[in-house]
Amino acid sequence: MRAYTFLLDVLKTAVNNQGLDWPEKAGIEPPRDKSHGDLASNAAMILGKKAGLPPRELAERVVKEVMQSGPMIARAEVAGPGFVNVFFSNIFWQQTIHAVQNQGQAYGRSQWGEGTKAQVEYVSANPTGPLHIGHGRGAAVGDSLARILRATGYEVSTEYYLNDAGRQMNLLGRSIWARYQQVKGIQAPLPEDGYKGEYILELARELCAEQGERLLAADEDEALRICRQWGVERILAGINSDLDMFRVEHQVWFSEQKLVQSGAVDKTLQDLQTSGLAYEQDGALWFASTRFGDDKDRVLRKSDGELTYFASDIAYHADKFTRGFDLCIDVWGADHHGYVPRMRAAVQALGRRADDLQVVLIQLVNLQRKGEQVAMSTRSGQFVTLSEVMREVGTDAARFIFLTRKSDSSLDMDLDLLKEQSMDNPVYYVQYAHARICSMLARAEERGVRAGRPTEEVISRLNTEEDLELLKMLERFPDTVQGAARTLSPHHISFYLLDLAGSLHRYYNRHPVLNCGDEDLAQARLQLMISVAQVVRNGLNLLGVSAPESM
RNA sequence: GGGCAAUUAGCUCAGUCGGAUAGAGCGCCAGCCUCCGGAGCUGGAGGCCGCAGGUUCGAAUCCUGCAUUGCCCA
Repeated sequence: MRAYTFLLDVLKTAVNNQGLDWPEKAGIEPPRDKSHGDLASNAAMILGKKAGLPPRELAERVVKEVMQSGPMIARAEVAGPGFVNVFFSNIFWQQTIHAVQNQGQAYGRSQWGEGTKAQVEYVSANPTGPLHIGHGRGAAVGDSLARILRATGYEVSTEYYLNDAGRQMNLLGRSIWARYQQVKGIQAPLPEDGYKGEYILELARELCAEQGERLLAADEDEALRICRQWGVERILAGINSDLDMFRVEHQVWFSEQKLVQSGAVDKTLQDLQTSGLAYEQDGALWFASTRFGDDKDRVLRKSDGELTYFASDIAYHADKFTRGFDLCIDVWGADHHGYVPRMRAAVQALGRRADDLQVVLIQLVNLQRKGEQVAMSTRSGQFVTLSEVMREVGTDAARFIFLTRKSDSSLDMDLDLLKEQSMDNPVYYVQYAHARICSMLARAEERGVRAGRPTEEVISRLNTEEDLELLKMLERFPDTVQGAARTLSPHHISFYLLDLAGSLHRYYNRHPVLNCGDEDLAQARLQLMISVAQVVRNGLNLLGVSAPESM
């Protein structure tokens, strides 16, 4: 049983026996200072006034009850202004071995989000160019979030929203058409806002090789149509293969074009007008987003009749909710943050709570080489693609580094450091912990040492300070996963794993396992190692990072 | 001009329902291989948690103002 829930039961009972109710605001937390116990509660301080007792006096009474709760709790004491500090017994922590090994891959999972249908929409890059490094960060975060939410009981669907209807597509077609003509020796200027990247030229060359002179003979509209369609297909194929290499899979690809063609956008606009949330003014159609806390009302259809992105985005989210999702999580680039209030307004206009949409913002990745900034800009064509980075540093290193920061703070990523496989590269530190244990297990096998069942007698040998440190850390894993789910923060898992790996390396240097000179003790420590390896695997799996047995 | 976010050790960053003496990695200094993987470990120095007020038993955390930086919008 987990420490938190166990203690909560004990404390609730103790408080009730004083004729008081457990206060909702009361906390049970691990104190920063280990000498203050494994868990501490401030309940007595909160209840003091109501009970008409000094907090310390009340705490004394609670402590007396806690002390009599059985063998799992070693002792409890009053401290400071009225904290109740609780120390669990070694027996309690040793049970963690059973929990980890009985549950195996499922250790850390919970039913916390059970009954909630969630959708994670991420990457959703326009098919106008290859994925760059920023998309990679969004991909890592979105994919990891989906894994974490599944692990906490949510029913999760992942989705890529394909902006294949807008003027960007036409621009792509025109850019390729211009390059195509240039390849054929015809003076054709690039469109003013056109895509200038090298990849456009390459696409044009390939198209030439495939089509020869044929496009020059066709009329221009037809040529543009072919360029556009062909370009989108080729770029999408590239995006798909990049995501594949990055170990990211979207269950659903949702086409904006099909959404528009189905009439869903028009219907959404009509619905908004019917309910009085959209109105005509100055020849345009406006959404009254100010009614839901946005700064100003927003245009849905311009006076020239063209629909805005916002209009199809509302229809898209209406479609999401129609499909039965209780919670929609959108992973966006942070440069779209100004878009959040109006989207949340739209969600409310659709009759949902604003919180049914959660937007996770992904800040910039600053690529560096040898400490120097690498310039990135899609328009100028100077940018580093995701596939280049993956080839350089590997998928594991890239994913892990993306998940070692809060997603909404910018990230400096030095490719040269990541390649060095040095200690600056934290993924190796964690993977090494796993490989180290696997190597130890292989050695044990060679020596004919078999890891048996972890009986009570065996695990009762785990009593050193470092044993308990590892056991406590293993016990914390399910809470860590749940916390990551609650705050939509995969980086909590990364930091946990770095902590756990640190404790393992420390343990390894201090306590021989196979060479400890005591068969029973060796068996106990082997069980601990097996459990640590299991949790490292489970944690890395939530990040989509591999756990190699040797490196 | 308005809005959103950020500001924590020399550097890069954790710290999300307010808790006790604020943490990690890198870098720097000093150590640890007869031994299961040294891609490791141990110890040390290093802080006005941007500044100033406020809320309370208690603030890096919540509120207000200011400063600086980044982004978005007109």
